[in-house]
Amino acid sequence: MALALYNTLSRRKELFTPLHPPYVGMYVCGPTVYGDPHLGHARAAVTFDVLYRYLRYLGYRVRYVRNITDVGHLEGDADEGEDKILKKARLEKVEPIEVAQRYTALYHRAMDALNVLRPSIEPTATGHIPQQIQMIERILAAGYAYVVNGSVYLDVEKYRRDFAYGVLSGRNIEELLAGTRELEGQSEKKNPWDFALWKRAEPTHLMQWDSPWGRGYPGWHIECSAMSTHYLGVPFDIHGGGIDLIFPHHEAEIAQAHACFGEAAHHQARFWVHNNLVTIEGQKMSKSLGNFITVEEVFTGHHPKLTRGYPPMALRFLILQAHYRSTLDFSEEALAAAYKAYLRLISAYQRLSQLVSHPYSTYSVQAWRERVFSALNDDLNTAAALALFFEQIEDIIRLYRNEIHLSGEDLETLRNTWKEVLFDILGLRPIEAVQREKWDRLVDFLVRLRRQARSEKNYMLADILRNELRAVGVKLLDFPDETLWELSE
RNA sequence: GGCGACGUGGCCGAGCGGUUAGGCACGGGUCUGCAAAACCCUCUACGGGAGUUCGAAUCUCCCCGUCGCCUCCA
Repeated sequence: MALALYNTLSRRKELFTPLHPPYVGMYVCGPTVYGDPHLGHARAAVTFDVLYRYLRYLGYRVRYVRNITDVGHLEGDADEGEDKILKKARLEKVEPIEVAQRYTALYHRAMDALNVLRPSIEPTATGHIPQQIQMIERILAAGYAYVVNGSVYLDVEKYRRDFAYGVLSGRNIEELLAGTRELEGQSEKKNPWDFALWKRAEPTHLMQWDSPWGRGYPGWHIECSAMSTHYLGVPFDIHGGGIDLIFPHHEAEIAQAHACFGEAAHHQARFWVHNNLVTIEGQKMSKSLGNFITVEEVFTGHHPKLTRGYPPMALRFLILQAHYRSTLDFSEEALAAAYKAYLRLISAYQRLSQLVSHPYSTYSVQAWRERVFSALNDDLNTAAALALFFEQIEDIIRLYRNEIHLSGEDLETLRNTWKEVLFDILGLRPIEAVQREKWDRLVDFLVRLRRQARSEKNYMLADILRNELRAVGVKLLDFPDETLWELSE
């Protein structure tokens, strides 16, 4: 059993092996912190969280770097447009760093709720200006960039003579040229496909730093190249991000790494892994279409497309139910279905603890466990892995009824697999673990009281108890000889 | 226009030449004081056409449709 990952660079699945076992270096493009974290952020974060967790489970020592972009990305065409963080700062009349800090905090809160582990290192672009400048200097020294009026651009034409450009996205310059909407006379670039490594800042620009080329700020792609290689070396093992970043962002990163480190950069990272997007009714989420949904809105239900709020695990489960390279079409119907499925899964897990072992097993748990891991190994097919758990639920019920049996050892394997895969690897969370014991005893008592009332045909009391229990989220399961209960939400 | 992906039963969603994926919903049943839940059963699909093959949702070709990237974006 070995993990195979789809590598965008080669366009096929490849067996994953780290460059320097047991260490693994993984870099994932994090959010630009100028707005509320949305479903897209959640999907990317959960996707790479699962990869991170699984690599660790497999015994690797993972250094996971995920950046916070707090400067630099422009909106609008080519050279023009406005830094999104600056724009937000102006709108809200606060310092740019206040914008970045606030949305970073919101991002953390949302991802924590989704049980997404924090990366090992979470560097910010503004905190790594020297590293970026140093990289630009090396690129200039190597002759792959030029300076114009205090700005530095990567010379793609020059770069192409020594390296292939467009290997990741499968594009060539001619095609790019055909698709470029050139701004006549406005560009100081030699060629439209050149991109900025450093931009000269106007005096009014709120965020600017000293550099060998004057006051300015870093280009749109350099931060990721600088920070990833700074912390992980060149090349490193895995670079991840959303599929929409393949071009131009990741293509530019590869070019920067080659231009800086030469052929030794080997495309900067050996595995390029990309998660697909979240769509709303078949359309990409965007503010202009008015179908933009934030993570918080899912939790609270405060959105026109939602009739109620859903707990974080419902969203996490929904994301896990699709393969990360497929688009995920979001709707309340799908979310509600995922939530129900998740609750059923957790109930089955809780039932596992009630099973008793037998001298021998009547079926193979090991075979099932291997199928679960081969699903995970097959390019992180979490959807297929989860399906196997639902198939196992039927067996758990039969075990509970003593229709089939498991030896102590196999039962242990079964329990461990559930715990390891569902909670450690997929990062799901069982409902409420805190204060559970006292709560259980209290509920047990009330349930027994209701049973007593029912046996005395005191249905009024029985119904009061049932309604009150339901009001606090306790679901009763009446069986002829006993009453079980579980938390509904 | 270029590059790429996709079209699976009411909805979401695996699938990678030959088993029922799975979930949710619906319907039927068991259970129950009535319920709910749970459990059991049912629903067996693959955009259209042609081809390859003993056999195709899975491969090839054509057509139709959808989406993404080519500008910041997870």
